[in-house]
Amino acid sequence: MNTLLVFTGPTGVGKTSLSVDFAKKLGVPIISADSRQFYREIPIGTAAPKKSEMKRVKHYFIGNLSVKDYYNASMFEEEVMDLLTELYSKHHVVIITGGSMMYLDAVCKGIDEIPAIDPEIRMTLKKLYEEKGINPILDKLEVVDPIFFRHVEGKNHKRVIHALEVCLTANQPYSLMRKNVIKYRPFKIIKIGLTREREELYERINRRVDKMMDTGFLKEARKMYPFRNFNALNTVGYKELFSYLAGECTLSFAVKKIKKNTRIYARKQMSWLKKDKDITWFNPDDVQGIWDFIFTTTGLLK
RNA sequence: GGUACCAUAGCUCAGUUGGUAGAGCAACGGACUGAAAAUCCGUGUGUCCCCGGUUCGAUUCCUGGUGGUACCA
Repeated sequence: MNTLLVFTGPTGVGKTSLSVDFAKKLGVPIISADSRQFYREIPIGTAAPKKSEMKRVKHYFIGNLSVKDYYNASMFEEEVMDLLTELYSKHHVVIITGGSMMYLDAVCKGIDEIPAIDPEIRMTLKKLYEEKGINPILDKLEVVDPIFFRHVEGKNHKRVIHALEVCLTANQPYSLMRKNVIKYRPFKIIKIGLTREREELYERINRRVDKMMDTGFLKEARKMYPFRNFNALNTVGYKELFSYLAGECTLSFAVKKIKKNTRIYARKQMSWLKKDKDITWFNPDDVQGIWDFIFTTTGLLK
């Protein structure tokens, strides 16, 4: 049976180089599940695979979008499923690697069918929120979808607004569309989680940020400054450098902040991933252990 | 060796006229279904250096240690 080999884990743990090694040895391509490495203008700050790595192994979903493009997890699910059908005609194994939890879940478990949001409704609600705050939106949500209203965190404006825009677009309650059913996938999924001791992970993160700064992160951010309001750039690293570029803080403060926020992001990823009981955890340095696990679970021969 | 000052959270420090303690930084936990590296919610983690004394009660006052810093020898 065809297999999808998932490599996931917190940022900076060493997913990229490990999955390139495994893909090379298995002779299979890599699908990236990193919601920021999609954007071609920002390879440095997102620690995208290097050109040499891309040459060794065929990668998909790296630099395939512009920061100005709109994209979401559902679109990713659809595109990856199509791509997998094609790839499985040539390979029995495909690797998917990344730390964007929702995108990974969209591929592995599927995501509910919800109509594309009417842009006009989105604009109207955005404007309403900016002018009057969250309360009028909550009031409306309570009327159209009392079930979700009870469930949503009232202060989380993104979720509140989204729920209402879905209701208004679909003309039915958002809660009815949230089926939460795990979709059938015509391939075997093996999830490998990569993790390290906290202290070591933090050291790697700090070092990686310094290295980004040495290799032109600031220049990349400066180029992106005019586009800073696009969602793709509402991202750890860019936010802090934009704040420096706007004259709101010093560069060394911004860099410190980037390190800290990256550490927080890594923790957030862990708190999501810990819940996933399908993941088997390894230290990325335990290459032999990972191979053994893959061989015994897939029946592949060395 | 002498004198002075200091010892409180992981770090830097505040504080309690005696009722077991707090700020910044750091750290930690959780939620999560079309913007997700987003967004939101939550947590002080402590032998107040140690042994005694005074006191109803000591982190606080006192004796003696220990460690540190400065100055004098």
